[in-house]
Amino acid sequence: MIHHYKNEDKALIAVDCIIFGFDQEALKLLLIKRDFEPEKGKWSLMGGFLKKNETVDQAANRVLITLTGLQDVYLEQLNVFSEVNRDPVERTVSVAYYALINLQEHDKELIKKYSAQWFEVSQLPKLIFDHEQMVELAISRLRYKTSVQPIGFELLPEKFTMRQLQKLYEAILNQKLDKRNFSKKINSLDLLVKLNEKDMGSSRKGSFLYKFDQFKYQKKISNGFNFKL
Amino acid sequence: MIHHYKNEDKALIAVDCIIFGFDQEALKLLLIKRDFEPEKGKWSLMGGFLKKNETVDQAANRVLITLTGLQDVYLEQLNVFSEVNRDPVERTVSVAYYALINLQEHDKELIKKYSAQWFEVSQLPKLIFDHEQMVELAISRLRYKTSVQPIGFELLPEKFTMRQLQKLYEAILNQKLDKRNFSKKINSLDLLVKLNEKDMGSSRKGSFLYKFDQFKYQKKISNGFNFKL
DNA sequence: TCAAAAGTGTTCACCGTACACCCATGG
DNA sequence: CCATGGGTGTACGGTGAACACTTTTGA
Repeated sequence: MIHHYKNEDKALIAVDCIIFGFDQEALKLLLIKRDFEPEKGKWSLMGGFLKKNETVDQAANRVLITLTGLQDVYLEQLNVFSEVNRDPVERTVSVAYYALINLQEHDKELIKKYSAQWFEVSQLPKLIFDHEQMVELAISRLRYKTSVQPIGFELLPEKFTMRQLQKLYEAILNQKLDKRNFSKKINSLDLLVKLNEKDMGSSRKGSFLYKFDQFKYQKKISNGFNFKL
Repeated sequence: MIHHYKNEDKALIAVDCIIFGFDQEALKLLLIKRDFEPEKGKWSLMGGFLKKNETVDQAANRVLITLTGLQDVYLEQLNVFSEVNRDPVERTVSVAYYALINLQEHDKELIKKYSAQWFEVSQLPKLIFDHEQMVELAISRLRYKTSVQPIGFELLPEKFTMRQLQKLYEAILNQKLDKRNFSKKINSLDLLVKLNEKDMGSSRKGSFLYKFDQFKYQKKISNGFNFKL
């Protein structure tokens, strides 16, 4: 039995997280002000190095918890970025992840600690290294994924109005949708529960709140149902 | 200026290639008989370690050329596999790629050299490590990708009949298609050139050969065209 | 009573799907 | 002349897209 592969090059492995949130109007990203060299003081994705005893999924989760305090967040691997000099200090291969969180729920103290800040995706600052590429890829993947899987709800509070949901999809797809067609479509999927409760914050009349029915969704997919927006 | 990140763990980085081919009837994978420990003699995907001065894309290409002799092959990154003990020898994080090649064109000598062999995807042998997971993922990604991008042609010779194309899609999607609807659909995309030339190999009447028009396709996508099968 | 958002239905064009017969040729 | 695969058209139902008016209620 051999104990190592000889003469092969090793490298540092990092994970970087594109963290999405939604604030009623716009799709946002959580960025940190980098507090170490190189590029100290510049805006960056939250990241970290892979440790000996964890998978990259676990590393991404750890990084996410560190910045937001949130457990069990929707997290999906995007792609590997491995340009030889992408990090000027040392050869580092990075695995990019994107996460969807409820913007209301994260830990404000941690955000301060890391000098993090939310930016609208349409108004991002300049980012270090290849992080802009990662963001671009994350947005296009998010667009695709929300259209074939009901993951948009991860960005909303548990109870939400039809209008909030529509605004969310409009922000993700970056286009206006017709509200009649939208609610018809959503209702036909039969995945929401309409509550006997109204949100009075946005109009005189008030608008009904809905909940996503995770259980119903699971039952449907196990019967061969295909989500398609 | 600092010159390295201290105290971070390094790991070996590998690439593994799922190599697809098509032989008129079935979708196939090219596997090698592993010639070193551990798991020597078992069936495996072709892989290799990332070198200091190359990206993972380049590494995957290098691996592919080594086994097939083919340059400029369709190659797409799938996912990172990073279970801590996936390779019993040493911590190795692997980036899986899938490739589409023309089964007729690869270098038969190299295949022999690496004791490689083509297997129908429906009749694969047991594979080492997590390679079966990689294959499964590759197949589902191939299914998705062929339905939104005309990459199926990468698996066919330059000139092919409508029937070959249909058989290819049937093999990828694992379902029968109606030939009238299929050719109607393909023709409506307006991406093929019908040649004044017939393939006489499969019938008395002979069937017309087609070519994929890469140039037309590029022009169409730059005009906002969306391939959808 | 007015302003502001909520809620709701119909029509039409297009696309996917199902389905069956004639054609050309070599043996 | 016949067996084999090649090639083609039509009818129908369902889905996506366009489009406008009424309702509620707080100020």
